[in-house]
Amino acid sequence: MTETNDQDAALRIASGRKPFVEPLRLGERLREIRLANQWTLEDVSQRTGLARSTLSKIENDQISPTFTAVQKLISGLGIDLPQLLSPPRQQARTTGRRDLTRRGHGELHPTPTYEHELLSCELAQKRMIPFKTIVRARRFEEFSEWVRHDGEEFLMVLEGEILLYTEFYEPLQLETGDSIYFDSAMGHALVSTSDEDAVVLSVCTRGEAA
Amino acid sequence: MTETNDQDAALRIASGRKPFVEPLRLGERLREIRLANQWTLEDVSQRTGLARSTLSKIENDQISPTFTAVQKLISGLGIDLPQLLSPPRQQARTTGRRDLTRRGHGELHPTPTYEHELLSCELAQKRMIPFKTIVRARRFEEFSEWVRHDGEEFLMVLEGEILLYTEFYEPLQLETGDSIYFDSAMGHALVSTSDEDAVVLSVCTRGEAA
DNA sequence: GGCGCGAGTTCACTATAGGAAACAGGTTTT
DNA sequence: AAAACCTGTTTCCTATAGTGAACTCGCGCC
Repeated sequence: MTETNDQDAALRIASGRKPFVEPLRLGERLREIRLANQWTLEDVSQRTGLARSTLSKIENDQISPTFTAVQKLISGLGIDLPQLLSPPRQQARTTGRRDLTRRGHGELHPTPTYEHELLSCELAQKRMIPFKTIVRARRFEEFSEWVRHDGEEFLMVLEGEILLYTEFYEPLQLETGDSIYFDSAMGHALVSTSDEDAVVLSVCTRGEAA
Repeated sequence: MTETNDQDAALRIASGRKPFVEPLRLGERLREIRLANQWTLEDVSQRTGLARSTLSKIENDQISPTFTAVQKLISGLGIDLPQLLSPPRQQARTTGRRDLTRRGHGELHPTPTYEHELLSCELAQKRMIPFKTIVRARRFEEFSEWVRHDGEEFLMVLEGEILLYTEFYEPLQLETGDSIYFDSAMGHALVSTSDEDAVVLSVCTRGEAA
């Protein structure tokens, strides 16, 4: 079948590249996805436009699909490429961590303008940072400068009303239950506009591999 | 064929899965990389083991490379697949996007057990998926199988009370205001235990580049 | 100018991927 | 229990990806 010829290997090694042509059990993975969704080959055929036979061969590693075929797969199955390729390692993680925070039992971090309550701070390695904030600030002038940090932020108003100032937009009035998603590298700041100090829930993404 | 479990479906929809048949200028991208490194076709041929002619045709979109060919490319050039596919390089950062969702104006995705309301679904490329859920389920048996998906999930109870079933732990009672963070690859399922259906806010991480 | 040389492209051929249909178990129908 | 059906595999055949050789163009050189 697909035999990597010796010369290729030699060249690759000589050029100081990793000698591995990672096995990349694509067929295996495809079958996994298919069965997980309880699809038959025919179902997948309908979705992707590839012949039943072709799919069978791909699953059994009898052929190496064309890139266009791979595209049909990912668009037809509604998955993305990393998802199609990554499963083996994802499986290795089998993590089952969890971190409970009872109401009012987060870690408090008061500042002049905000009163933060960090949630789920037991967990060390996580990709999101959730926290509840009581917005003490009442006027934009109370902020010495824009709040900004890498990544993205999601925010929902739990109680009261706020005014969201952002660097590139007009101030936005948010009522209880409203939510917003924004790039947090853009300067931002919150002030309460309700009688009581507003409470908001925020979730920020964590630093990434650029 | 059974539809995928609820949250997966929600995630897929949220991930901007349009019928778009991404043109995916792979050839263009390859040439870009090659020239950036000042490699000739011959150089790349040596590194990858693919014929000069083949590389030429790939760069000019005259053929659609086999998946094995793509593997030779990525291993030979020492790049990874996402890198090869994400030509418009996310380098265009410092963005200032935002996406407001007024209370009750999210995108509804009802299922037998959950009633999802996707928030901030205007934004296409984002790293978190926030949604509000009314938990209709009352008994664990209403779920045909565990809900699970890659990544991590943060969840806060906004109204009512729920019981959180997870694959590796005892069921956990959560009251209004309680929150939890967990690996969502671990099977999980929610049921309401209050008189009224409970409402929870969830934020999931998105698939990442391996 | 002719000549050599190294870049990319094109040609002609072989290897292989993709598709239609036939085949081989199973399961359900009658 | 045969018939009708599904599902996945296998068999051809055609379309196309991959290859080495031939070709083309540009550039420097004496």
